Amino acid sequence: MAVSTSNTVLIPVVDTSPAQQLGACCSSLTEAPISVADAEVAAHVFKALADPARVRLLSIIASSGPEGACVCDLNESVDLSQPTVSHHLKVMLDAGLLERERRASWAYYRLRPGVLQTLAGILGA
Amino acid sequence: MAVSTSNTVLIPVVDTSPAQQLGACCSSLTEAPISVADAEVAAHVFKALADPARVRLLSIIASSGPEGACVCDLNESVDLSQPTVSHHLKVMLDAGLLERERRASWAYYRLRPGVLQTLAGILGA
DNA sequence: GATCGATATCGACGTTTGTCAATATCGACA
DNA sequence: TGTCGATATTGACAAACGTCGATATCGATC
Repeated sequence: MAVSTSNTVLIPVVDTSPAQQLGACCSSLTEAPISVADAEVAAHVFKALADPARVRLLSIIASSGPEGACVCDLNESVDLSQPTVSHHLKVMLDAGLLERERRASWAYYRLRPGVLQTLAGILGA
Repeated sequence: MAVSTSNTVLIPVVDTSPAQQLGACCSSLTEAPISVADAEVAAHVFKALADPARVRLLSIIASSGPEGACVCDLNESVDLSQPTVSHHLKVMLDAGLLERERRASWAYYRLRPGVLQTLAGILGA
């Protein structure tokens, strides 16, 4: 939870999301057997991609560049209720795949820089 | 199902596994919004990686090179019952991540050539 | 402060998943 | 052919997941 003092919002500096740990885990799945702990981290990130709606949402967000995509648009891009879309976004946010930014009353989600490259590297490409 | 005649085993030429369809789907998640159908295919493959035991099994198999890894060894590499290991291998086999080969009484699993590269390409690395 | 629109959370539900014990299958070899 | 070891399948169960309606929160603006 973010700590708020006066008009400033403090966000924890350390990111303990799976995708963050991913960078420090294994170099590649194919090079040597991954440890049990690292497998858990990697699986957590893959799990965030293991749903059609999330893959599509991620693709739409990624395609909208560094500006990010507005949730108001995302809600209309997939045939799901607003709470469900919000849930899927949270799953990917918690996994470290996405970043969130509030602009006025709207929420914008964008791809976390470098995360897909890290993931691709672990696949041993 | 494979068709057996005399001592030869015929394996269907067309592979309809998700990982096979993956090659013909999108070029990259980040380039343009993926279609609903393609998202389903991609999610199916990611789902096969969305479990710690499967990630670890895949890594062990991938690390053992083109020879493949014997199930008898895999059973001892993870702390799971033999049926559970068999189940996980089937999930990855059906997803098109793995290939199976029988040698004598043993079964050997190996990485399906190029599948991880295809997956990495879709991530847009 | 009250209202309104946008987004997030909660509670509940049917479905899917991971796991195991028990059992079936399959190949090798006596 | 009968047995044995290796692997796959079945059936069952608890836990996790995707989904939605209802509701809460949060900012902006009146």
